[in-house]
Amino acid sequence: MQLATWNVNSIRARHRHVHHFLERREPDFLLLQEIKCEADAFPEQEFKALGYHAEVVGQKAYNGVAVLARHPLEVRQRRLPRLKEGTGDARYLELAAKGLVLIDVYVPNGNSGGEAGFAAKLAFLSHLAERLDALLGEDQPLLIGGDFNVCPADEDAAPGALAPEDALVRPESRAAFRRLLWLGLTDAVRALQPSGAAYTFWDYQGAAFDRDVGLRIDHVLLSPTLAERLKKVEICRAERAAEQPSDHVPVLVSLD
DNA sequence: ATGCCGGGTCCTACCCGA
Repeated sequence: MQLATWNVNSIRARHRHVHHFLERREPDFLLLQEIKCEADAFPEQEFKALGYHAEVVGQKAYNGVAVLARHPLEVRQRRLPRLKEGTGDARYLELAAKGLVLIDVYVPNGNSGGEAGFAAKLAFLSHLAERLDALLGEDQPLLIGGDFNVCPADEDAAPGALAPEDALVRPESRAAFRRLLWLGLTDAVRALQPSGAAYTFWDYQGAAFDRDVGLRIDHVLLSPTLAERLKKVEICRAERAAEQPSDHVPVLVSLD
């Protein structure tokens, strides 16, 4: 079984990239973030023609997540439980499929809106931890993938890519991410590549990709039984070299 | 240290991303 996560930075700008990725890699599931449209503008028919169902949580202009699947999907949650009203952006989709719980997440960046914006990011991560703790308590196979907007360790940000006070590398952000791992989740990339650069994002500016000034912020986390089934992880860097690429690339995991 | 890119929308100057 293959599952991938990809922040596409607008599905309308990137539908052809997604189309080609599905044709080439044929993942069972593809978790998309930053589709940047409302659900009715999502190009569902294009992907249906390739054999993929879609579940979409959209909003106008910003954010938005969607899951494409070759298998039937059952929606469990369209927003993160316990999040305060007014912070209910389209950032969370929880599904059941093939005996798994699948979660697609787009964590707030936390750099805009001053300290209140940063606090909202931490609140989101805290509610996410509570939700994952409850699901892990049910002892179901669980995978969460998405753009977590956290570089977990120093080696996950290229030297000079970010200021020390950036919301992606602040100690509080890293602590919130570690808390997810301490629930019993496995970071799929680090399970198979314990150290070294494994970037998933390169800024559009300053020739960041050419200079390999990247960040590792897109993650796939696995519950214990799924971690035992982990066979392969591929960060699809070639996607960043495409014409009009997203600034993020897919992270593709293979499970027995 | 960002707003040099590149999406978006109140259609065009400005917001947002990481």
